[in-house]
Amino acid sequence: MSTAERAEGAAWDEVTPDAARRLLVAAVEAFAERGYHATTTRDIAGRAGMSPAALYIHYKTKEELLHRISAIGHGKALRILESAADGPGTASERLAEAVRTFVVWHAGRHMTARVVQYELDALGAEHRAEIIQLRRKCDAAVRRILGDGVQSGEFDVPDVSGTTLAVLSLCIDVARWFNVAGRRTPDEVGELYADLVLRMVARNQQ
Amino acid sequence: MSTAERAEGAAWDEVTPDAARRLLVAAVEAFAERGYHATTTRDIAGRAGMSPAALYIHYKTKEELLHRISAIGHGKALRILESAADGPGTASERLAEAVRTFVVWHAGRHMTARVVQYELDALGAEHRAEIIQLRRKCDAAVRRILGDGVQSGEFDVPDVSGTTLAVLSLCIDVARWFNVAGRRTPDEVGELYADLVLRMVARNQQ
DNA sequence: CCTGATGCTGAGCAAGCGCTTAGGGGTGCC
DNA sequence: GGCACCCCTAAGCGCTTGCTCAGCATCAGG
Repeated sequence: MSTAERAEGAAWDEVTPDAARRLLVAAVEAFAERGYHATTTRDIAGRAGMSPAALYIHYKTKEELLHRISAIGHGKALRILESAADGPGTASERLAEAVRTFVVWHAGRHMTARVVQYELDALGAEHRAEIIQLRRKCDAAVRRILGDGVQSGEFDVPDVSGTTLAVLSLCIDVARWFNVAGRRTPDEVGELYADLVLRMVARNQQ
Repeated sequence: MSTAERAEGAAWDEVTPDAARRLLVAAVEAFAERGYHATTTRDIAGRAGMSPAALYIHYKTKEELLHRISAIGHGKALRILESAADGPGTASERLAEAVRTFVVWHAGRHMTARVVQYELDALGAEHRAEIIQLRRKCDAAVRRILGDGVQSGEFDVPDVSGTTLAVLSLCIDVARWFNVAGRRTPDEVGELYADLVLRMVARNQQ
């Protein structure tokens, strides 16, 4: 079991039974490395130490595997953003917390995040529609913080919805470039990004 | 011919002969919509109005098509960033120009940009290494502007390389979310992003 | 010892993949 | 007209894909 597998696999203990979880963890790894369409069901089963047929005992199709990963992953991402948005503190504090924890998740669980954020198009129509609902809620959480900050006078944001888009986009893209072998830890990237985002919305003092 | 095809196809007139260009434009469209691995050579040829075999008269493999797209696209992106970085004006003006034009390209040519930025892993090892060299030069161009601004005292950037990464990441991710049917034009997104980036690096006046 | 449920495998099917090859048909030059 | 040249197609090859299915091992309850 690789380091990445150990670090990211621990998060899936809500998936039972054990064989189903092992398959799901293997799928996350494979989808993240090669992409959904370039991954074969034989590859997933092989990584989980099973025969190709074993996959179909626990999941109806390869697409159902992706959907399960995407739904659980988006659920976690949404919980991170909402608990920051609806938590205590000033708008600045809540925005910094939201960006920090969201970025730490995208960097620390960058395999999961890569699948969650970049393989949406591979989902079937109904599953995709369901996931897009979750995305809208993520957007709403960030927008709420920005709106609060504008109202309280902490922030100067001429275009709230555009800036919401930019903040989320900035955080999400961490999953694409983050490299475990790189110089930065997830916490360091989180700190850097929280600072950059606060600067983006801060009232201009000059 | 779709609107997108007309808008983006016009940029490939350096590719000759005509049949090779039509195939390449069709490939850009297909790769952008479905991804490299989910696109079949039959689909590309079909979009170009040719039989599946016609593709192999102009390109050795499907991967060579991707490489041609990626190389030309990265070349354009690099030229955009370098002409802003090495152009006239203060660091602030050059940074704003770089972000504005880079973002306008990613939004206006978002199909091309999506392939260029998100299908790197589908390239063969040598081709990928060649493209990564171009990426490093993009990174260097932005870093140069930030470095100049810090030296001249225009900018306050504690982590130049981290901020370089963030600025490029922000711009690149436009290709993922930009929607032609959306409310914003490429120019509007470019203006918004140039403003946000200037705020990120501006000296703190409080 | 039998029975039924559960979890898995070996073998393989139909379909679709990237790519090849033999040959046809138009165009320009002599 | 004759010929070479360039594009392109129809057909299909060898292989891999997602997925299926009959059957085997294990174990609990009687």
